[in-house]
Formats: sequence, structure tokens, C-alpha cells
Amino acid sequence: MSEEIEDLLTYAKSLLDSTLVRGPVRIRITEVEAYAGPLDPASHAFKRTPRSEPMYGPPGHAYCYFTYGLHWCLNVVWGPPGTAAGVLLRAGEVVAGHQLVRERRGTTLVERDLARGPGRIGNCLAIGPEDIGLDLVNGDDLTLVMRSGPEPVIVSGPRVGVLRAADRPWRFWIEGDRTVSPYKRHSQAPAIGS
DNA sequence: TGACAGATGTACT
DNA sequence: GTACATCTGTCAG
Repeated sequence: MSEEIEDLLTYAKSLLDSTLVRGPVRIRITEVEAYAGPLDPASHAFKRTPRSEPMYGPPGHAYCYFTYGLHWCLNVVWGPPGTAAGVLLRAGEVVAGHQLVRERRGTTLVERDLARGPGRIGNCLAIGPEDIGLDLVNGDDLTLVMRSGPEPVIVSGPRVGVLRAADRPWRFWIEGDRTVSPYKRHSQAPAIGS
């Protein structure tokens, strides 16, 4: 494995237990997935297109994309400009601003499920097209606060919901955390090992 | 638990 | 013009 990818995976793990803040809403990140840009067939940046252009920008910025006609998902761009790698935030736990999140999401979900899934995180934080390219590190609207405490126990596994290169173990989550998304393998992804 | 419908932007032909 | 997508909510069994 190249050093660049090792660094990406280390960064992805460092995001676990970090916090995303937007106004009164705070979400503790419990599950992430790494995408290695042009080196990764599952990444949107595998091909450089107008949509994936933000991935080629500076690190620490947001790459937001709209999928399935319904959901906005949030990635954190990683690496020097041109690397086009990023980390998808797959699940988290709402630790503050529950009331506002419930207003956005409706009240049917139990607290654990409020940010359980990439689309739900986007919904909780009101992610939209205006957030593409936003600076998450120095910004004052949507901010990523890195973990300051000890590293949690981290488990890795194959990626979820992607059709290509699904068996790369680039998904990381906090062991035993009940907010980790339950989603399964892409229905058309080949079996692991094939 | 599993299957599927849903809405629309993006990429490819 | 067409196929598909880093998904979620709902319903049937």
C-alpha cells in the first residue's frame, strides 16, 4: 500500500470521535469511509469531472454531493491539492441541538438514528449545494473540531453501498458504537474475494 | 429482514 | 436520451 493511502487512512481514523458543529447542532463522528481519488474506482474523483472538482481542491474543505435525487452527503477533502482523496462521513451521534435536528428531520426517528447514515448527517447539518468547497477547518459556519482525547477503539471493514472496489477495508467505525450505520453492501457489488 | 420505490443530478453515448 | 448513483423510508412476509 502506498504511503499516500496509509496517510489517508490514518486521517480517516483521526476523524472518528471528532465533532462537526453548525450553529447549535453538534455531531460526534462515529463512522467514516476513505476514498482515494484517482486511485480508487469507487471514488467520485476517479474521473475528474465538474462534479468531483472540489475533491481536487485544498484539504480540509467540504465536498458535498447530491445522490439518488434525495440526499446530500458530506466528505472532507484530504491531501495536497490534486490528490483528490477524501473521507465520507457515514454516521454520527447528535450530541447537541437535538431539537433543531428533529425539526429538520421530523420526529419519527429515535435519538440514536438521527445522524445514522450519510444522508441523515447531511440532513442534520442542513448540507446543500452552497456548502460545496466550504472550509471546515477555518470556517465559522460549518466547523470540524478534531478529537482532543485518546483514540477510541477503531474497527475497519469493507465499504458499504459502493459498487466498485467495495472490499477495500477503508471503512472505519468506533467499536461497539450503536450509532454506526447498519447499511449493507451494494446489492450488485461482487462477492468479497472474487 | 429483505425488497423495492422514490426524485433528480451527473456522466456517458 | 438514457442509465445510474458513496441512500432512505416504507411495506410485506
